[in-house]
Amino acid sequence: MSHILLVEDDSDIMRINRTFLENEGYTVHCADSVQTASFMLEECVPDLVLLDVMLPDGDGMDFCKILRQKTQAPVIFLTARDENDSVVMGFRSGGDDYITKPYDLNVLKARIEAQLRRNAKQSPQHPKIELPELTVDLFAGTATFDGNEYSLPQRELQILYMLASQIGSRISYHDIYKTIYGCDVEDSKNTIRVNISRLKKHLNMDDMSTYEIAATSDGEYVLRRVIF
Amino acid sequence: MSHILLVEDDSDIMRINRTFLENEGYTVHCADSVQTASFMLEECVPDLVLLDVMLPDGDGMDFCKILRQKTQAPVIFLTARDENDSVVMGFRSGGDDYITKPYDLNVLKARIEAQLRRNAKQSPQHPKIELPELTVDLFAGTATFDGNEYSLPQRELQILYMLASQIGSRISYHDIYKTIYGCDVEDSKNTIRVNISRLKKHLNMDDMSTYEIAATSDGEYVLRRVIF
DNA sequence: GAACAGAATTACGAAATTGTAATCACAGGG
DNA sequence: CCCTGTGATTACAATTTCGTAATTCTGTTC
Repeated sequence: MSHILLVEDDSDIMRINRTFLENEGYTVHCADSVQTASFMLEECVPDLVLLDVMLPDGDGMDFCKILRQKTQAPVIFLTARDENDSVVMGFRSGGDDYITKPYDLNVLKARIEAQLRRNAKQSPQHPKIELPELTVDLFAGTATFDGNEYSLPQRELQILYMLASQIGSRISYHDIYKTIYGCDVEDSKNTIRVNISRLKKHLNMDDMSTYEIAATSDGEYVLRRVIF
Repeated sequence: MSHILLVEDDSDIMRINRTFLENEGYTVHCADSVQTASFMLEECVPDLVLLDVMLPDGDGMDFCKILRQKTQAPVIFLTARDENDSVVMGFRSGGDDYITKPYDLNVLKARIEAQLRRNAKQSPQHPKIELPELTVDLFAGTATFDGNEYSLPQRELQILYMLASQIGSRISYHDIYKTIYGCDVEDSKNTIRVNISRLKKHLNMDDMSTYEIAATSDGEYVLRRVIF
């Protein structure tokens, strides 16, 4: 499932790691120098990088900085040194974990899994407005209203989003138009009015709904919670 | 410009405040009891509420709780009492500020302005992804890419948003399809492929762009920063 | 009640969107 | 050099979107 980029110049260690990780079900890409690793980045897209600190043509930490320009994939440093400043520098250059040789393969496995899990967790949660009986999801282009979900066209969604994000306060035609279209124009009233009308219909808004869109006398709209 | 709801049973104080505030350019709605204030809420939509704590038919704090169900408009309590627990209770019931009588009208003005300013500040800032040379704005339905702004249709925007929010990691056809359509289906590949193709064209993506959308051999896509 | 004004809704048609299917491009293997 | 499979692009058509304009609705004034 996951792709691991292994950067290691000791061929024995590389072979052992590679075999072990492939048996665990990972796809392993190997590189024995900074240069080949950089090259491989163009080809494979790793989910995680195992990176030896000492490499024949440069420092693993430098490579780590290059890597960070391309991906957020977690980096685990592998090293013989166990000095503190090396650890600190590793983390500072963007590393996520640090394992000192010699290490137990099951420890390696556990740390890899931990990093991958962590990365999977901060998965996509779209921005949403959530009010009681009313939610607006800009990513999905949907709104739930009084228990039902509706897929709304862009203009209506934008208006609902504006109203919902400032529930209870008045928003003028001009503000709405300006926010949506970037500029203002003579006949903004009609356009907004029509779209709000469409919005109400789409949401099946009526006297029984928990919210209403009220118009004030001087060209402003308000989304209000109706309380019986 | 702004509408202020003034709830005060002392007719002298009400008149003085009303006149002063109207001279300052506010639209003032008055109520002398909890009941009329509740009723006025249905009619006017205040941007700010000035609320006497002691009212003939109830406690201003109770009204404050009702109010909060309808609007986030700031509430400033007006009171003769200056005991601490009254202040605490006022804030607890949702009040934003507290002025003890007698007060200077210019102090009142300053506090009103402060509250309105505060409310205006937390104004709508849409969720965006911002990377160097690439931004995605779900609200506006637009993306900027290498300096140009493009208005994208929903499907393409959704895909770009997913890719951009996980730049550098592989996302499968299935994941994209499932996230966008909610369910998975047999022929998800083609649909996603076509939309990604359209997306590239819309963004004028070519070899010279700072990002590329690369496809892996096993049905996955990656958004990558191209480094020369 | 007539007349009117402004708001709300509906009608309409041009343009955009988008899933499906057809076509093109291209690499690997015979 | 021809197949063949796969990915990328293009073609197409049904549907949706959406601004404008027409119409209806509603409340107010005379």
